[in-house]
Amino acid sequence: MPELPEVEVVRRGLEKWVAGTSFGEVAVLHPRSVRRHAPGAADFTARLAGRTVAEVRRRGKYLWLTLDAGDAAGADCLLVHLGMSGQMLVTGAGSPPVRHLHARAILDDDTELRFVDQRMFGGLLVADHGAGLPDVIAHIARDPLDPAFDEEAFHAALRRRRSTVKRALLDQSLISGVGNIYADEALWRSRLHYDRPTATLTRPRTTELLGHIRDVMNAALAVGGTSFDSLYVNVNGESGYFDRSLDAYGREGLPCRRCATPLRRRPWMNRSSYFCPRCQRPPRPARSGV
DNA sequence: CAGTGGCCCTGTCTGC
DNA sequence: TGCAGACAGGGCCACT
Repeated sequence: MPELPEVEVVRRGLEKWVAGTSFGEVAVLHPRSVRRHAPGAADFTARLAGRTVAEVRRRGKYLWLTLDAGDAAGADCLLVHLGMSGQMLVTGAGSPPVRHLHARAILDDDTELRFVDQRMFGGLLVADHGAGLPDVIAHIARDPLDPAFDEEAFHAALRRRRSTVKRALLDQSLISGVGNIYADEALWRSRLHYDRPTATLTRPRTTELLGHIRDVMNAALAVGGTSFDSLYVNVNGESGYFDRSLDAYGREGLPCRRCATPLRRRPWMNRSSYFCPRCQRPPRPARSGV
């Protein structure tokens, strides 16, 4: 469940512990973790060995380690997506192996960078990058904490869409970094039902919604992200505390913190939507012929 | 082209 | 006790 705040916590950890170090031996222990690296695992390890990490960047739920120029091969990077349960862990070299350890790299002889992923939705690849963004994620929109996020364009896209608001929030080509948890939290704060048609949102409503998305993400970031179990942790293996502050997600049957009405859970797109039936009224069904 | 739904993956929990 | 099924769900891709 790492969404933007959790990925940002990991990015900061990597920036602190990994930036400036150099890759020694790299090993892929499970080929599925590098499935998006088209040339294969051997090419993946070969392209990292000996390289030095320059910066650690993020867009939405993706993060990447930019690599020094090396030869004249052009700019490239190690691109990471944590999926549902992926972890980037920094340990001492030679630490005992753990379950679901799928890739590891020695850094500067004394440190080990690990990719651990129970559910295997996450993955690693070496990607070329042009204008500040890896080519393979060119379709990922800027995220709401990006100063260059274009609110006007986002609103215009919502108005154009014939879709519903939660679907749109989860569409990473429209706005990135929002997943099921923060979508439900921001919709609850905005008193918006998840099935509200995007075309009905006014400019002030969009502004308000974006404000709530940023607020809830910043609040989560301040306490190290949201963890329900040991699946999401920072690079040192520690959990965040935002789960204690959630107002909607996972609170089926518990009283709404605004109006005390029990919250509901609805199956939605192979996952769940949590909402207050009183504060977040469903949209009126569209009338035909009007 | 925009929008939608299926699928990948494993561990945990619940109900029969 | 054991097994089946639900659930967690981001992103890609095929299909309408």
